[in-house]
Amino acid sequence: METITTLSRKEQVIRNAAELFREKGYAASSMRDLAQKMGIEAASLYSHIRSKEEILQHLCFDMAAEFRKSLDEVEKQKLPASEKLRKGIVGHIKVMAKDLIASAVFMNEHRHLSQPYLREFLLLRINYINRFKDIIEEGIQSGEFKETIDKKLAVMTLFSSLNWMPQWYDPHNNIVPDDLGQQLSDMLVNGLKK
Amino acid sequence: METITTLSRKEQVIRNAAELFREKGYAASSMRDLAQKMGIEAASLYSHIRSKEEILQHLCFDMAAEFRKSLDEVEKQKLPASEKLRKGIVGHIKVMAKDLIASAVFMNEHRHLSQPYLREFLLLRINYINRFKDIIEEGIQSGEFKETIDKKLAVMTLFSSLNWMPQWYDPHNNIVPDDLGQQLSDMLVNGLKK
DNA sequence: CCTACCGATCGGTAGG
DNA sequence: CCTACCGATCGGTAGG
Repeated sequence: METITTLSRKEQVIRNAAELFREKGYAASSMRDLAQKMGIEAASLYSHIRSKEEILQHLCFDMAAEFRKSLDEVEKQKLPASEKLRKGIVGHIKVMAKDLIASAVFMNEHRHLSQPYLREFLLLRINYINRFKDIIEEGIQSGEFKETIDKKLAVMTLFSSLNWMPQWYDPHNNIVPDDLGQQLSDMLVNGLKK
Repeated sequence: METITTLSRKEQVIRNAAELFREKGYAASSMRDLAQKMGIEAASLYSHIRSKEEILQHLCFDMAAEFRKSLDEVEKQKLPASEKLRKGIVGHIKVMAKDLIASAVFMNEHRHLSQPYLREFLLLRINYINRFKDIIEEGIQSGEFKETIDKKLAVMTLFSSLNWMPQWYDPHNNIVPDDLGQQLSDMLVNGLKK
């Protein structure tokens, strides 16, 4: 099953830029590299985008919005914390899997955003992380999780594990996002021990 | 307890570069930035180092050597897998804690290494990861860990969690490396559930 | 460690 | 989308 979408020229620029930024990093990617990749002159890019950074802003904030939407869906539901955690994880992985390239850029290149965009981005991120932290907190309150767990460590472990996935997860060769999310939440909730 | 060390001028250059690279990224850091930070002219840097990349090579390979040494120590010991895992984690965190700045650069900037250094670095890294994977495998064989766990996911979760620590771990405000490692391995081995 | 400088490349604009 | 071009900045060298 393939979804055929016609991308606007601007979207094509952003897509090609995402691939380039992931490969070489934002700062090391030049507009001339990008133009060459698309078979046009560097100056022509500016018919579609205002600046190099505008591309990065699109990539970072569009992904952030997707992640937020996914977690919104989960929080609407009345579920035990462990189940909410699982659904939150699966949702996150699904969003990533839809665009692993943009996800990698989101994770690795956001720091090249200038102010006030960087500040805004960081706020979105801390907010997202805190919502996961709240789910863990909820699980402790309800007695589902141990009181002794370090919430910050737990949520950072989860978050870094999710963030790192675009580096190794290949949806074509590996398990499907639902199963991967299930496995990850199983591991975090139940541990490795028999 | 403070350790006072006199750094050679070359080491000072590398130290200042590490701070700069962590803040702005390798590609976005110029030799003029670095020189200014040290109060000298850019051209003067080249009395101490051959090139910008030489600095990055030092940072990446010195850290890699430290990580390897730490894991060597653990593997020498005859211990159950869970204990080996714990000691491996604690060792890794201790190495990072000794130089969080270099650790962050090691993790985020290694991709700007040129060939053949990049290839060599990636080999060292995959080797290191595989040694952790072997410990997990060992735990499955011995019956300590579940047979159903996804080894790749487990080791990637561990590794990304360790790699991400320099972004949030502050040894001055947080728990000591030994306790942090203990908590992380507890969480991975026993899970969040009561 | 400095002055003086190199060729290359950068993001971006003007004008069509 | 192109040609022609801008000023700024890059990593690095020569020679002291």
